[in-house]
Amino acid sequence: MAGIRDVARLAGVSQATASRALSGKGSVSARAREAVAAAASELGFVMSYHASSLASGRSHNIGVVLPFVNRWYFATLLEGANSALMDAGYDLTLYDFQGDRYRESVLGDFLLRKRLDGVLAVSLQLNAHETEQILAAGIPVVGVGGPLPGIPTLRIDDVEVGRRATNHLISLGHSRVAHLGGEHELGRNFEISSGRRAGYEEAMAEAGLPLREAWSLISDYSANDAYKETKQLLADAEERPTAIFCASDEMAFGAILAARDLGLRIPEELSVIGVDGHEMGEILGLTTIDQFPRNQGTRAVERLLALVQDDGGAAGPADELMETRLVVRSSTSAPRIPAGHSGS
Amino acid sequence: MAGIRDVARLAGVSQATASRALSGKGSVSARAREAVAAAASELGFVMSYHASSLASGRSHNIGVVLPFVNRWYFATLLEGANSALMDAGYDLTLYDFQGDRYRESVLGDFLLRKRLDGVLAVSLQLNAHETEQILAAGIPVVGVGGPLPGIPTLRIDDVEVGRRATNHLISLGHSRVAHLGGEHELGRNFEISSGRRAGYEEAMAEAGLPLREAWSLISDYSANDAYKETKQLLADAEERPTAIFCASDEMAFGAILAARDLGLRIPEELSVIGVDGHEMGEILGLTTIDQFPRNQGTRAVERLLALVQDDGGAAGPADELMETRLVVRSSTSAPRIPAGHSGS
DNA sequence: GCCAAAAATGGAACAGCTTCCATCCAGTAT
DNA sequence: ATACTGGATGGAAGCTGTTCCATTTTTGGC
Repeated sequence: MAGIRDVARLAGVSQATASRALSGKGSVSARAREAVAAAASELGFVMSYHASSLASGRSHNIGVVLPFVNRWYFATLLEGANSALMDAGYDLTLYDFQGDRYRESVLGDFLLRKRLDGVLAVSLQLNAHETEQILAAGIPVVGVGGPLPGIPTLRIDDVEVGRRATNHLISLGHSRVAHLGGEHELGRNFEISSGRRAGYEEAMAEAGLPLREAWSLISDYSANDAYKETKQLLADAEERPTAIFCASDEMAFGAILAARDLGLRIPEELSVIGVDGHEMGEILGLTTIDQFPRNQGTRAVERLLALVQDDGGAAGPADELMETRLVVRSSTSAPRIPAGHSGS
Repeated sequence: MAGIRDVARLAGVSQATASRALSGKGSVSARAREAVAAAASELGFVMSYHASSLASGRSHNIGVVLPFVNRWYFATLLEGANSALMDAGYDLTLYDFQGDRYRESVLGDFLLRKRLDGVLAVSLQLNAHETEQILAAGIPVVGVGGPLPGIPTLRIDDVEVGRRATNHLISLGHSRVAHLGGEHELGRNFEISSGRRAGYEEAMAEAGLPLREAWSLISDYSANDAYKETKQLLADAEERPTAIFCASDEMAFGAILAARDLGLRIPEELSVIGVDGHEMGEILGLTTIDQFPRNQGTRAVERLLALVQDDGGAAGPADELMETRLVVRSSTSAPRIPAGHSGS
């Protein structure tokens, strides 16, 4: 295996110059640069990543920490982050908590091995100790879906999302609106679930509409669980809501399928709105609030790389709000309870 | 930052002994081991990953290469791989081709930077040059969904899967069976698509059933594309098949939704079978051939780590077949064309 | 107790690149 | 011409562990 020494020798320059020529840092004459490039390609030289990292202190490697890689939102955000990192020539080291299964080992062991230039923490709720631990490692961190105290964070306004979704339903004439939200459990993406729920409750209150205990459901964000919850919710025709706001598109899929299986027509007998912007929403006609997760991933990487490269310089806003957009499709409409059903 | 030298000094041993004590390799007395451990924890010592990798040549880092992170099969397999790697104390570096967008940079640049102990290549079709390039890098590779020439591979018997799915439909009494498969494009997971299609064709031929050009569809494996294809397929009532075998569950979802939107009842008017084992299949009642992707991920890592740790020792079978299972739900039944429709 | 074998230990040579610092040199201002 | 400036270059000291090899200490069998 050819080393940079060999390249330098073949190019007739010093090792120092060869290093500068290859990295592009420092000043090198055009002649030397070309000689080095020629020598490197002739020898098939590939720089040792480890040696380079050890000497320079930079690894060109970013860690991405997320709770699930197998949910649409996270996978799509990851894709965006991957793009941005590839384009910048960085490697992406993936840490998938898988719920909470690897939470401890990631936070306790993996992240601290000082091999990363930065960390992207997605939907991560850290306690004080964990935050301290990470910050103590001294590497830049950017969060998505926080806020994480002391860490610059990218997020959408979840309360606003909840309001907007709910208001969409209310403005169509619905008064019996249910909400299917995510888990409350702390340590998870608590803020997100509770934010959307708060927006729902605010919108209902503002419109003077009643909140019913039975219309406020909790699921694990999966379509299957949402299906079960929705089926229960809709079982009693008398107590049935005319619309349901789901905190994610995958949950909305479950809700739609549950309604169909009960023989309810959408949107005539039940309007459904989700959050995310899942592609499959197109073929289900799902009205949703698109949050452009891919975009969140690339933007988060931009922010993070700025921190990494500016070496702790100015950070931009501590809390950056990302755009969302209401996409109206055919799963929402004014309530049109068919004849034969009794209203409220 | 404390280095191993500091630890050694505090523990009153040589650097060499400290290293052995910390890594567990080589023989160290219990006394020394404890002294080193105590010193390390007192100093809050964290080993430098880069220095360690440079000196030892091992990075405890595995690269996972896949064409999409945002499709259920790949995300689930990745989750399995992640588990196995976490448990073994390895990092996972993710390379997502995103179709073919990053194919070249991954294969040409990223993989060759000799920073990985091994590579897991999922659904990767390599040409001769690429294979050579990767093998030349000298790091162990295990493939999933090959076969990749010269590389140990884990896969399911796609031809058999195609036959089994098709025979399930035939045995229910269907004779008008369509197939919705994946792309043919080379460089992609060509073998998989063509294997399942071959199985379909074989089964049809064995049963003496006709293959129709119009019943052999191609999509990009996504639900949305499958939806469109299926809608076209089913448009003409006269030429309509009574059953459709989809090469993935996500495609099957699209097919089911398309059929529903056309007012066709499932399974009475159209039976649908998929491949994968997607959880959402439960609420759609999808009959499928489960291929346990999570399990494929963990098994592939096992194989790879064996190669990595045995340092090129015995490899196990070059081509390992993974298990699949037919899961019958409510999307398939005997054809029961309702009155008013004309048969064949 | 004695000797061979095994275990434990330390010194020092790496692993392969980056970068500080001093030096050299060509171009420019005076 | 002379002094000055800044680019280009090379020498060598890191960066931080790992591991070979030789040496010393233990251990176990008789």
